[in-house]
Amino acid sequence: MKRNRISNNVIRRMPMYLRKLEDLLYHGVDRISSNELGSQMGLTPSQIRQDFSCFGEFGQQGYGYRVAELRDQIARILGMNEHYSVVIVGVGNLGHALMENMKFEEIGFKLTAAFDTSPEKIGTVVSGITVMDSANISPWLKENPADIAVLTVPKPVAKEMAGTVRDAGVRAIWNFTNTDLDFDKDDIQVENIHFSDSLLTLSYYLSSPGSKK
Amino acid sequence: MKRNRISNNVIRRMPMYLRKLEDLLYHGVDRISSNELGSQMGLTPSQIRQDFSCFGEFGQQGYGYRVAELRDQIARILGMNEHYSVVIVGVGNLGHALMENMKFEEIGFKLTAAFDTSPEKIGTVVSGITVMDSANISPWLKENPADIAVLTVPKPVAKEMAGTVRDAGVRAIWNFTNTDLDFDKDDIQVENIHFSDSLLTLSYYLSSPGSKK
DNA sequence: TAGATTGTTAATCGATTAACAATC
DNA sequence: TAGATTGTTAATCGATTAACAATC
Repeated sequence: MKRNRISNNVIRRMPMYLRKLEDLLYHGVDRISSNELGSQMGLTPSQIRQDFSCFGEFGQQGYGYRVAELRDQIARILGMNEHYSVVIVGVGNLGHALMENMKFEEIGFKLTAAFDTSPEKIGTVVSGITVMDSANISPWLKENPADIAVLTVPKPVAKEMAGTVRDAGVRAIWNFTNTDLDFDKDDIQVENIHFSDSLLTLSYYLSSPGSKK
Repeated sequence: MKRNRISNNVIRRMPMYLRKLEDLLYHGVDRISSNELGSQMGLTPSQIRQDFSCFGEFGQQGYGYRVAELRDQIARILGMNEHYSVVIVGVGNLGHALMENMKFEEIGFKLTAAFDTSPEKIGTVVSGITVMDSANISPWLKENPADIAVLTVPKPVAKEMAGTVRDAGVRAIWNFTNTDLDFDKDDIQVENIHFSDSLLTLSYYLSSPGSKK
């Protein structure tokens, strides 16, 4: 096992492997070779073996990988056994949709609270969680430490809210605000979902014929 | 100007530049050097100049880049002047949220229709669009060709729906279904928003101290 | 055992960074 | 003009692919 720094590219492939392995498991496949996995995922077998070998030795020479075991290893690597607690900050359309659709439990997270500023939202129950007043977010987080804040507030208040949750001890922000939060990485981890970046990338490939990904 | 194939890495930085330039414009900045832009975005000036030079010569030696002009060039490169038409397929929580929050017009797209299978949704008006029955999607698309389909249907019907819109001539799918649609790139462009991949990536960095991005 | 397939080292390829001549 | 900063070529660095000995 190499104990070098693992590149972001490798990390971002891990959830893809996980998804694929769960799919295989669902279809009753219990062993697979890097060759077969590669051809199903559009990756080279070399890359797959390199990727896994960053974290350990999960296969068996002459046999391949046991799907269930590999799945469990990857789940562990991704921190799914930590059961991180998640709070939603901003229960607008998107925050609401995430609360109802995103099966946090299924991928190993605990949704513990939701906050909004709007009087119409405060006190309502969404997906079993009673929405609290954003004004109380700091004291609440001090009492109930959370690992991850899902930031689904309007853009103008994004940076301010991000600062608030960081100061209250939140360790990571899942950022949907279409703004770059430039925090120090030592301070807090930020993962962005920039919808418009994604749509514009699609638009580029659409407008540049012959430039398929 | 180099006319090589432009790498995906470069393409994905373009929307980031766009966002930054609009921010600068908003703050009244009208010229900027690659040096300053780099330090504000956390990129090297070299990379920025390399990136832009893939598409043309947008700067001025000894002066830098005119923000407004550069913004317009990037917008054009990304296809924002094409005014691609977008249809929503699946008006659940997420589709609904996208219809209401995503300012398609602002980034150069036209939202033209929305489809759902649920009788409670069909006929309702969301963001000025009357939701139609998914059963009629093929004939409708034949009459009203669309460039992009936003796929926000439940996972079990994702592949089927994707096939339907492709067969009806849609050229690109913005895929929110948490499933990989494995179409030939010549056939149709697919851009994925995999929420759980993103959250699990965040989770990885959280659980591996010292592994900041 | 023989065949298959891993884990890992070496080779290649591509992307980022550095350097600098061109020029505004 | 002198200083600044681009666009581009060359150098470096990192990621992917290929090859192969180890071994199940």
